[in-house]
Amino acid sequence: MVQIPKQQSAQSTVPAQPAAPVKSPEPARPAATRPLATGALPTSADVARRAGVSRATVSYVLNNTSAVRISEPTRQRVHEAAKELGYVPHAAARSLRAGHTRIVLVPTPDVPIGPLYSAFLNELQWALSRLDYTVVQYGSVGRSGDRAARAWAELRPVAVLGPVGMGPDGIAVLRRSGARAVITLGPDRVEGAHALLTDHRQVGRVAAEHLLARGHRRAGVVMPKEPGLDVFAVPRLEGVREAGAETVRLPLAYDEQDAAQVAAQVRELGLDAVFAYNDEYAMLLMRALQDAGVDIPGDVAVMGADDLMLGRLLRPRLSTVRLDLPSGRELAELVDRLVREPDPAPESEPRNALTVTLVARDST
Amino acid sequence: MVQIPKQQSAQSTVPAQPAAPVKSPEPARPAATRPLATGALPTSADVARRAGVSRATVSYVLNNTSAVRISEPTRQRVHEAAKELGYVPHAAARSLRAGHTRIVLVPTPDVPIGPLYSAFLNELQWALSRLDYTVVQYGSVGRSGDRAARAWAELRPVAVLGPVGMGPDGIAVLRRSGARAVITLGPDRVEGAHALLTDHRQVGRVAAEHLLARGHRRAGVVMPKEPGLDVFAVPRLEGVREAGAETVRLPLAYDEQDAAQVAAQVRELGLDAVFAYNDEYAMLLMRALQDAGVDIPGDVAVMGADDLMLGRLLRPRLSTVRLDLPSGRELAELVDRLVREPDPAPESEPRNALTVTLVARDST
DNA sequence: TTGAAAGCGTTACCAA
DNA sequence: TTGGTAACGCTTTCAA
Repeated sequence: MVQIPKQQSAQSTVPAQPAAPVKSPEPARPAATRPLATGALPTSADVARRAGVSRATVSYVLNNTSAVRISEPTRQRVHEAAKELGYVPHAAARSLRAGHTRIVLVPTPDVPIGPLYSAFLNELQWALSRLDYTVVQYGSVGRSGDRAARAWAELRPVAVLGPVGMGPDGIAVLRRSGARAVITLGPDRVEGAHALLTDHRQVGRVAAEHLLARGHRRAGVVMPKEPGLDVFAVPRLEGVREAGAETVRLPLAYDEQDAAQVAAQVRELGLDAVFAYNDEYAMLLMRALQDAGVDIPGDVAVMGADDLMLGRLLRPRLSTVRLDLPSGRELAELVDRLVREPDPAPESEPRNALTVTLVARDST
Repeated sequence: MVQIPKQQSAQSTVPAQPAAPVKSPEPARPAATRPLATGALPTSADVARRAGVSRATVSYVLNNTSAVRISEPTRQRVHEAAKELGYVPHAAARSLRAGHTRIVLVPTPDVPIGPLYSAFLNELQWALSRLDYTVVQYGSVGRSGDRAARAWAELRPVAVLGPVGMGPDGIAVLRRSGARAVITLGPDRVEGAHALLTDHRQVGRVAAEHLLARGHRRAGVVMPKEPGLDVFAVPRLEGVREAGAETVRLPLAYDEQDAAQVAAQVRELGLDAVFAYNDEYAMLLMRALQDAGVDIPGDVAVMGADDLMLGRLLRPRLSTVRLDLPSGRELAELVDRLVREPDPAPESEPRNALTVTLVARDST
């Protein structure tokens, strides 16, 4: 849909089919007099000819428009013709005519993000499909922010979800292009968009308060070396600091070797606690610490976040922070609501979308 | 794109804008004489008027068509006008005219599938975006197989990936709708599609051979209770059987409680090995077995599949079967190749796309 | 070098 | 009840 190949200009749509056996110079309604190209899909005009009615009638019947009443025999003929010909409506033509689409744009994160977010996206897509929207995944691929907005606007989406790093101008372009709902999912709200605030500082704060309550003072904070995760990692770190804990950054790549090094670091620095960004990083580091002879939680307390099943499998069971995003179904319903009746004042409702719960287990 | 709301027929595109101040009855070229609706995006005609040129010239300049040469001053004026007006081309109109799209359809799995597959999909989307395709996620949502094909064909995708449960008729519809590449990713090939065979029996076979080699005879095979996973679980089970192992089905839900029950079952049945579908299920069950006092691998050997990091964190380290799918980048390149030069005889090349490697660690 | 005009497939208005 | 027709926004001959 986005771009057609610009290199090759001359291209015949149906090369197999020679010229029509009917009279060639017939400029009026050529589509209606076109022979049935067996190679390509038929158009509504083909169906009309086959059924012996007009294109309008075909449209009425196939969309069963309630405004007009079509006689039963005619309906039959149209339906038969459509079935015989294997008619499939052309979405682009339809939406061009209609002036709007049912496309919901969902940006693909540039880098793989955790399983929690993947599951969320999956559920969202499923829910949107059920509501008869077409989900289009669109990677920002280099061009970022407002430039991406222009590329997205080409599709004339009816809703756009979670455009990150997009300024008010980008949002404005999307709105002008017909987007009746623009929903951001992130730490701060953007002019013109309906914001679902996800402040990840809460995560760090809750974790740190728990650690402090259990008497730990010097906390290491794991920062994933994997690119793209800073969006979450940095606010979580800030949250830990805001809670009053003394912190040390611990950059950690997601592999065992690096984990062993960081484990050694933890001992050298004399840390008595680690908040590890994530259950996955937490488990990796906890295992490395145990392999190095560190007692958890006796020598060092370890905390994760996300409450993955994983955290319940190792011993000691991992203390963690559970994150509750709105479910995909809920978000899909929000989209649908906004599409039906657009938000008059999007910026007035900076809802907090992220609730955070401490799950204290045995690793702290 | 797919369907416009059918309930409300009367809808004004730009309700805020009253009638044009110019003369109303002007049926010839109304788009060109339309006033600049500030609420909506401008069309190429608006750009043309602003630049004082024809729509054709605008198209030439903006797509910098090499066939025609436009004077530099004109180019400037067009570009300026486009920028000032905030022109964004209309993808639907463009592809309607062009007769084809750059849409690649990627079906959303109906149920959440493992992290391995999620990562694969993510990478694929990224790679396709880089090649300037638009990735559209399409859930089959109820309507299955050939019915889904018709819904998909509405978008006139240039390529369709991994349509599961689709017969030759469905494929044919897609091809007629303009899909130059239809690639199935599954156990058996379908007439008319380019098949990347993923035979998961290999997985079970490799696992079973390993267990047999280590002297285990009576193997339990975990079958996830979560719906939708049978597509993989059943072939894996078959593979185990084909290798000659005596098998017992062990249905298991992905929670600790059910795992404890299955662990008890394993003891009662006197099994000496378990192939657990997946590393995740394997770890869950292994933990439950350990909690029940079973020695791994002394009493019972446990094997997983997928080679997740997870398997290296618990003790004993999990033996597993590594799966190598083609990378997202490779698959994207295959799509691109097939789009450029469609496969003359798709069915002739039933490549095996899944390579499988034993990773023997300490749990067996 | 530029412009006029046809046409892609669809739907909605207005007549008949 | 049905059909003609214009229009959605764009590209691309053909003609000037």
